[in-house]
Amino acid sequence: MLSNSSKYALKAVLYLAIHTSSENKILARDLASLINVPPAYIAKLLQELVRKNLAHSEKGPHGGFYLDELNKNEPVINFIYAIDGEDKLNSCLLGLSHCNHLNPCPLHHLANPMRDALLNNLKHKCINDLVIDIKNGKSSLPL
Amino acid sequence: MLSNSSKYALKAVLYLAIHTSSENKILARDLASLINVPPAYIAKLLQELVRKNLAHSEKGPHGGFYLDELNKNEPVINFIYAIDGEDKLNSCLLGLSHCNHLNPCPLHHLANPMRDALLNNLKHKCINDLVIDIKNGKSSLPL
DNA sequence: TTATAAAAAGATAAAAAAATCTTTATATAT
DNA sequence: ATATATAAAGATTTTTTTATCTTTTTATAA
Ligand code: FES
Ligand code: FES
Repeated sequence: MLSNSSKYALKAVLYLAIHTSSENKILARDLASLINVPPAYIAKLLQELVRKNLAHSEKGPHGGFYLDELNKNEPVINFIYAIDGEDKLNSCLLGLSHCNHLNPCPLHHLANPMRDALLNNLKHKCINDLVIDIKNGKSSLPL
Repeated sequence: MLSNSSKYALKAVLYLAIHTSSENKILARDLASLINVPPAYIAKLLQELVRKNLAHSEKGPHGGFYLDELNKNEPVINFIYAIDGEDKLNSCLLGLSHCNHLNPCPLHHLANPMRDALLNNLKHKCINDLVIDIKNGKSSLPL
């Protein structure tokens, strides 16, 4: 469903949303050990997010990664799309070139309503919405 | 969501369900070209299904692969589990070791209802149910 | 029997995804 | 200016998934 890369990226982003701001950055290697992801790997993923304006970074002493308020209000799906591409979640389960109700594969009716509902949630929930749940104890960030 | 292997296997199984029986088998290589999957690859996948009693085969002249009535009434999910394993569809989206409502990750509430609904469909629909849709023109098997 | 047709099993190769290592660029502080 | 800390970029390695090739087993038929 989600690649390893997306999982790592989301864990990192949630951590950043809770613990960082432009005045309070975190080093890739520190974040890595806190969320239990290989340091070089998370650095790469964050660089990709920064390139796509979904996170921020600063080089040099006292540099590091952080999210600004805009980033925290990005829909969750944008982070997934940034890392996995749009096709991963939208393509036909059986490999039909175009997934739509005009030419549905045998699994379409079975699966598409749920996928649509899921995509809808991912489009309408932003990182901050997830953070609120975490802060309320309704969910917890994987180590 | 589904691996390439599962996609191929499901395409093959649906084809077998429509066109084969113990009296009317098909060669791996013929099936392969009909559903557009590499011949050696589909052979491997079918062998796995046969080993797990989800399909049948016979060696030698006039041999080949086919589904019996029991196979055709097998829930769709069993074919996916046979090829991808159970974890692929059941594990936590963010990599928590156990996905459940007692210790939910930040995506759990967002995604789990849809996953449960999907799994439920896959558990309650059998191959024959999908075949009925195909025969009624409600869906079509990817080439 | 012998030849042949087919799946089964096992070994190998190619491609993609995951992970790491090395070098470069940039900002800060001394 | 210089040294240092850090992200960025790029190259490389490892692992997993996808795909193919080769050999063995089994069934059929002449
Ligand atoms: S056409 Fe296959 S999932 Fe939509
Ligand atoms: S705990 Fe993460 S999806 Fe259920």
